Amino acid sequence: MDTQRPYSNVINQLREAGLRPTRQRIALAKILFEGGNRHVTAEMLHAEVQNAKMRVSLATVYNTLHQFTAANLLREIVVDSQRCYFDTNVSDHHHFFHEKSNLLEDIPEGQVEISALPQPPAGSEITRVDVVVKLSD
Amino acid sequence: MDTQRPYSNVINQLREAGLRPTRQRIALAKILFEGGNRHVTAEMLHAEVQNAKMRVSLATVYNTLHQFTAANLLREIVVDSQRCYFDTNVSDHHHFFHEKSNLLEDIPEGQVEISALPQPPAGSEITRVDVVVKLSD
DNA sequence: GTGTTTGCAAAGTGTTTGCAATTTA
DNA sequence: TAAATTGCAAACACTTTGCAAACAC
Repeated sequence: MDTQRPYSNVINQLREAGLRPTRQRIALAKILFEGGNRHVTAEMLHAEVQNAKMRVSLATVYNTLHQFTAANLLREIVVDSQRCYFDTNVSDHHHFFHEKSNLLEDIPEGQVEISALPQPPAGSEITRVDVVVKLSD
Repeated sequence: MDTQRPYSNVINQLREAGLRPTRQRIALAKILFEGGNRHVTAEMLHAEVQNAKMRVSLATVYNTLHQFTAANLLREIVVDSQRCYFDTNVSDHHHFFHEKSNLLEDIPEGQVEISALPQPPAGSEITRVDVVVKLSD
């Protein structure tokens, strides 16, 4: 099924990103990158490591999420002005947001098409275009 | 120039929305609705009333912003996972977000066109589509 | 060994809440 | 006067920070 990563070596992935493969980073990276596309908050990820019987402090989860984001292993998504979501899919794509359950979901590639974009105001440059399709459930 | 509201009567606006025109609500509504399209956070609005030498507590600013939103006088916009923005333009439109200055700006009507939208996942319904064009300045 | 990373607990944001005092109608 | 609204201060949720101990190389 998943032929992209016959045996995903999280340690090399971290090394290539210039991050020391510490016990904590390895644990988090495994959860994040060995299970397909994921959308997590710090609290969610922290709960997951705990469940896996590994001890990583919440502060380290926060730090690690930001380091991974800086290293382009994760992308930060803003949908809720109360918590931060991180997406393991760093390619260009958009999102569904389930407003009741606070769950974020990728919109399959190519299903959103933008046929017109505005000129950015003078002196500005477009960094990214984010589309969030909010869902009533 | 602005012929839409020869003399904008904030008091009636509030009454029509089913909100008692209290001193505080009137002060906030004047700031919000008598100056064209505005994008504010609670803190920004609170600072503005203070500057106008009117006393409105921050808690009341928060309450009022939510009441106005519930009454469809404002719309809440999520662009920053740290603060809430409220837009006095409640019609369908999209936004520029200046990432350096944390400023939100309307994209003029019709300048964003979405030519394809995904099917919502089974059991869900699309509530709204938000497009945020992030700017590097 | 040396510099990096971690965990803790404390501090920091932005926001909400409980409740007595005040205001509106 | 009855019901709605306000302001305060305390509580909250989420996130960041300072620093000593632990770890990676």
